[in-house]
Amino acid sequence: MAREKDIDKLLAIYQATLRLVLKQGFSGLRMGDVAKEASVATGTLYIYFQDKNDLINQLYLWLKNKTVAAYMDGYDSSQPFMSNFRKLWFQYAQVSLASPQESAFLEQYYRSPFLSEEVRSTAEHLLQPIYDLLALGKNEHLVKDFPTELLIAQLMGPIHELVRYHAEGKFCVAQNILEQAFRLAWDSIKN
Amino acid sequence: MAREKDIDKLLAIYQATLRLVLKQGFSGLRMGDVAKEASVATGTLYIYFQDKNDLINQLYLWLKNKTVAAYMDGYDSSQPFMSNFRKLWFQYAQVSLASPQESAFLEQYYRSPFLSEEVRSTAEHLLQPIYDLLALGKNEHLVKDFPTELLIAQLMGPIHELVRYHAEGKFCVAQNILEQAFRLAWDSIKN
Amino acid sequence: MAREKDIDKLLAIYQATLRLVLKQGFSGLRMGDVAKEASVATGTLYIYFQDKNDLINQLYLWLKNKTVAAYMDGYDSSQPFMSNFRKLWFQYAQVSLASPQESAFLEQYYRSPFLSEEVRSTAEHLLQPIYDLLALGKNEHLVKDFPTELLIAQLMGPIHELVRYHAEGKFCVAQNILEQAFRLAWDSIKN
Amino acid sequence: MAREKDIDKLLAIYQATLRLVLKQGFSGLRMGDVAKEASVATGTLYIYFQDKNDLINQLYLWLKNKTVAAYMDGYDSSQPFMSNFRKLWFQYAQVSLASPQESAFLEQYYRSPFLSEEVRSTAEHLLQPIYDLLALGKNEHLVKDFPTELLIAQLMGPIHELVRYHAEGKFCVAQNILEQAFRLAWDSIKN
DNA sequence: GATGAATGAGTTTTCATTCAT
DNA sequence: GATGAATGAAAACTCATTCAT
Repeated sequence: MAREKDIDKLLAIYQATLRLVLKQGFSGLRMGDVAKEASVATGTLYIYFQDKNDLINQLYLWLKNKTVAAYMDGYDSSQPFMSNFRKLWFQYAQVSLASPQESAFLEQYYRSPFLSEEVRSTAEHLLQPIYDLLALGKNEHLVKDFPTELLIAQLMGPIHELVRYHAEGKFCVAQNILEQAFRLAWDSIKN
Repeated sequence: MAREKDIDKLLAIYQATLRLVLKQGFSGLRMGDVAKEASVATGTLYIYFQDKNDLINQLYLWLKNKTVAAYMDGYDSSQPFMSNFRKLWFQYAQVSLASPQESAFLEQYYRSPFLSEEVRSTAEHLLQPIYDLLALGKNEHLVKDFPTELLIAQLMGPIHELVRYHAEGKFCVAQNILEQAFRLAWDSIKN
Repeated sequence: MAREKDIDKLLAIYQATLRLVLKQGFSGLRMGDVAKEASVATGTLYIYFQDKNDLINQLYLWLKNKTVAAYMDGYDSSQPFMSNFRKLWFQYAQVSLASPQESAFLEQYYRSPFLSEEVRSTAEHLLQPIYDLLALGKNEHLVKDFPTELLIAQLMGPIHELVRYHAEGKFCVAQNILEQAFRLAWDSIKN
Repeated sequence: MAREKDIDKLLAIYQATLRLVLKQGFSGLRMGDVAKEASVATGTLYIYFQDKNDLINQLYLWLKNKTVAAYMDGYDSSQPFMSNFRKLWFQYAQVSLASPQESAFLEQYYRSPFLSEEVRSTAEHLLQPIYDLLALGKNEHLVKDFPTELLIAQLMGPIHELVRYHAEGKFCVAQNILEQAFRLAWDSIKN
């Protein structure tokens, strides 16, 4: 459990952990390495976190909140559907592409056995505005009347896939590609 | 002549490993458990595989080949585009949904640092028929003239996403849902 | 226990073992490696030898006998002391220098915990003619009346030391050096 | 500041290792036994040493330095040749005989494949004063004008041989024997 | 006799966590 | 709070020996 101390140290630990997980995966993550990478002593990690599992869970939440805050930035649910849809789609895509590795971390981690149920459901709640927006679109007959989960899968799946390609260097997703991707997304779900 | 290296034993090891990875993830995988699950001695694993890493790499290839063989079953590239598109899309989706955990394994593993570059590129080659099909569709002006990678991301992304939801129990993908999903997919990329 | 079979195979095993011990030491000696080096199956080793220990013991005896036979070649205890002393000293030195690694093996092995007491005393008996010769020299007042063991140490020690230097490439022992060494040896013990 | 790396612990490990090697040889040396004998945890060994091999190398150096320091004790190269020769010869012999097993260890180990080239050459340098002394003796025509290596082999060989006999219980080297041995040594190399 | 895959006890080594300083 | 040496349970891996073929 984090006590009151040094916020910089905490951030250093998060960032060190993230870097190492991206490089070596979860199973390759060693507390000793985290400490070295964050320039603290091993013991220090146990001042800020209960154990390794807690560290990973807290890291997930920290990163998820950061990411969600980024793509929800400036979002106003009272605006019209189409405007909000565009805004949210682009912000989600751009934020994801801007730090593809962090996105990869969030995706990969979601399925890891490290994840506590509590953290998982906390993360799930953050998607609520997207559910709400699609419900509105269906109500206004702008969007196909298909199950919301199906529509969300249809919208997020391609973005996740593109982010992966981008991260792997398999396919560079520039702004014009993003415009095409949005066209595909909208053609897909529009009524 | 002594006993020959036993193909059944090899399969038993693959299946045991897969079962354990699906249950406990990579980081929980212990060679001792694999041996026990496969009913062989620990040492035997090291006759068939160099080390734990090699085991995981070979397992990936084995499963990938099995999966690809399953969804390519009966595929005939000389058939017309639309017929082949439907067939491939549905087979891919159905095979993935039929064993969602194995699909998740393949996806997750693709990004894991365990994977050797060699195995990765071998796996990549298996997607070639899909690339070819989309190229054909673009040539015949049935499909939007967008980069093939973008189209593939648009097609596979939602399937992967749905498989995840299905595996997590978040959203059950029944046959009628699959039909809707196909409609979304086709609306998305059609010209 | 060696059965009646293939003498060539037996020799191949001895030589393979010797090569490996010289390269990697006793503790690095693995039965699998011996088998590979001798181009036989692991199981075959256990047809010719009871176990690893037995292999090493038999190898020692084989090599010791070969070496002793070589430097005792043509020795005739009825000849006069001085002639026999020269002959034996030079043959011992030359045989040792001719295969310094085998000599190193014999020396090194003598102290190893692998050695059975039986093999050790068998080897010890082979030095008897040297003891006898020195006793004769003392009787004839040609040699200092010091304990025989002391004299033997004085005679063999420098040869062993030189063989080591020679084997290590630290000091090349040519024929003229050998003549000087003999002079030192004789000046040392003569009355 | 946490506990500092503990010099006493290091010594305890060296001594424990030495005790075990002397008892059971290299091949019988197990890290678990070393830990137990030194009253530390297994893991602790790996704080002080990279691995088993490193432990043995460091042990060699530690013991070699200790031994050399012992027989060089009080040595003053500015004293006359004969006085220094006697002093060094007796100190070398007495130190070697005082702990014949450790001497045997050093000799045996020098030829073992465990030894890194670096450690070997470090050890070699420690003999320099002996080389210098013999060079002086030759210059003053007190010693035969033979190659220094040959003279050294002639001097050290018998001591090593005697130490072995002594250690094996084959021949007890008391003070009067040592006097005789010195006489042999000097008769051997004197001009 | 010959083979080499299979065995599993026995090693080495790792690494999360603790705790003396 | 911070440190990092120490711990020791747990894991990966080895290798002498067996035995089915």
